Amino acid sequence: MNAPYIVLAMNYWLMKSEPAVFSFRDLMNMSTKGDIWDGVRNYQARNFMREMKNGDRVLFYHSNTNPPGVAGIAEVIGESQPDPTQFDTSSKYYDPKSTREAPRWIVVRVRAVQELPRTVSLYELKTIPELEDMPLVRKGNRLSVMPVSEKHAQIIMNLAATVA
DNA sequence: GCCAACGTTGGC
DNA sequence: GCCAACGTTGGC
Repeated sequence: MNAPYIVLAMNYWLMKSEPAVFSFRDLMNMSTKGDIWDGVRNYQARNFMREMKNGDRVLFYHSNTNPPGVAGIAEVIGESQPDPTQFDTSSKYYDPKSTREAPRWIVVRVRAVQELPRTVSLYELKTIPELEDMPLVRKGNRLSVMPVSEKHAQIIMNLAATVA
């Protein structure tokens, strides 16, 4: 007799945030309901967010800070839904070309899982040969949401567990 | 603050 | 569809 079971495909992603605007600590300080990831206005990033499934892990990356790097692990707890800021005329993310019937932009909901023992800097990531094919470490990559292979994610999390 | 890289816009 | 102009990202 076959027992029903579920195959859990755990996917990893990386999402960038400027800590001066919203840091990993800020996410940790939210309730267990986490927060919606709003304001993404890049089609490629949006398309990746559409693919996110509940339970997926997110490497929370601090950009535009010194040093930039991966600060924590988050979890997707709410899949694609319209980004409310696109309809808000008072928001900097307001998009006059978007309609409620055909929203352009979406959010996912995430919550903090754990702060890494230490932030793994971009500088350090660039020194790891196994990560050289990771888009993040390539020059000129501005994409704020991108998939990360499980292998790369594990390397980064293992690095965080070691002394720099 | 600088600026390279990249995405978007809009005239043609 | 091309591409110049412009705006943004984000490392440094």
